[in-house]
Amino acid sequence: MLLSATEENYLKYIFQLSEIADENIVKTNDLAYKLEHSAASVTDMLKKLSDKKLVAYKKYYGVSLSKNGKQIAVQVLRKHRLWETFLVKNLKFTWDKIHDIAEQLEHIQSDELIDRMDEYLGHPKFDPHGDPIPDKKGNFSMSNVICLTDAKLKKQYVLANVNDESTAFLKYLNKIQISLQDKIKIVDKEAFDDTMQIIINDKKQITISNDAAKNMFVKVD
Amino acid sequence: MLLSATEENYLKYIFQLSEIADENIVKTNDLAYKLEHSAASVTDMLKKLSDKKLVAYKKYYGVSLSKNGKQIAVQVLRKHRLWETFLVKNLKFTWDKIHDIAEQLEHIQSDELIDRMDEYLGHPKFDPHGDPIPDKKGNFSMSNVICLTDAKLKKQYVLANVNDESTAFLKYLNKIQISLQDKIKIVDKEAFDDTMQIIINDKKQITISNDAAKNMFVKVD
DNA sequence: ATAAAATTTTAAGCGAATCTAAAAATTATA
DNA sequence: TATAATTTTTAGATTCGCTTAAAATTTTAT
Repeated sequence: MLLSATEENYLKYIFQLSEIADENIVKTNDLAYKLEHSAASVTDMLKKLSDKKLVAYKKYYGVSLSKNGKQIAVQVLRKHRLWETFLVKNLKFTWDKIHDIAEQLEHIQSDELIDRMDEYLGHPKFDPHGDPIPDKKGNFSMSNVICLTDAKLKKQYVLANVNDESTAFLKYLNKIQISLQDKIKIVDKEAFDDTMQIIINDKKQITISNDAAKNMFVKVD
Repeated sequence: MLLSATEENYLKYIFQLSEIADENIVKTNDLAYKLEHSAASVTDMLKKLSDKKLVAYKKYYGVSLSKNGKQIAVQVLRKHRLWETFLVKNLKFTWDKIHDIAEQLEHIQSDELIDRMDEYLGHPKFDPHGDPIPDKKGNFSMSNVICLTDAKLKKQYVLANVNDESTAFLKYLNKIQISLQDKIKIVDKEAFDDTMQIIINDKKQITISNDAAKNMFVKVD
């Protein structure tokens, strides 16, 4: 079944939101916000995707991916993340500039292209933002990553993953000079607003707002 | 001005047809045939492109590119040919499989992407089919290439360029084992149907139909 | 020179993907 | 639990890129 870029995007975002929400049900309004479309458009499209058996959609309740829909969503993510890897590793883009380009490249239709690209890149397991790249069969390498907001004090972590959807945030990370794989230890957390003091690579200490921490994901070192 | 992939395609094909036709005017029907759309659709789109000052369109007469339109067409060709080069040189695609993929990739919107790709490939001057790749400013490296049908008997040529739009033809070239840069000498031409006997690399002699010769372009060795 | 043939345009319409405004259903609150 | 607030759906409209059929124009042939 050949899908439009629009349909692929819907599936991708349903997948991503259902990951976050933890329960599998995604609400119309959340999708509308993510896609920057009206809720009415979303309802329309969900009906179409439902007709194609790509999602299970129940009026006024929400939507979840079918087996087939999920498979497609994961393959779109695979393409997105492989392309991002290529852009950074081979074309020397900085990570704050690749998202929009990968959003376009992920919809190129050719299985052979993406397989060869995967081969060319040496079957990478994670993309430049630290997100796992699903393999051809759709399997992810998962690692025990938690949000920095949920990390414990005084414990040694490494930065494993960052939210890639805000260019402003990625620029901020560049500015304060934190990169993936850097060591992070929380030394203090302000009760009032959850601002935290963290030490990077056992050297510099900096202050991070809760809003920033929400976009950073770490695993134990 | 941001154009749709469809509009970009129209400009690209108008450019290519005007190259062939030699006079700059492209006819509605020729475009319709090339694009595999109805003549009516073409008329519609030509009006739109005319409104945007990308073409000069005169009813019942034909269409030609404006300065701006030509510039865009050439940049689309640049992208197409750089991507084809990448697909063959880096991803090891054979030349008969790249056209459809490059047709998609040529519409990715990012100047930085294509500049970096050009750099990454080492500023190639010709693509895998022998077509010149325009530089960032739109300049082609032209070479004195003529169609094999117009080549003289007994004179030494090399294959400089082939028509890349028919997969069947490219497969045929693979089968008879002719590649770009191979030496070609016409030893005989049948007056009745223009079938020719040619010698490849001073070794094998083969028979080529006029239809095949129409898709092959040579320059003097 | 005129009739026939071919080309091109116009007109009307369709499906996809969006929108806005308003109605309906659900959920939260007093 | 009744009502207010929120969310979601429905209804109707628009734009884009395409179609077919009919009308207009140009080209070709007799």
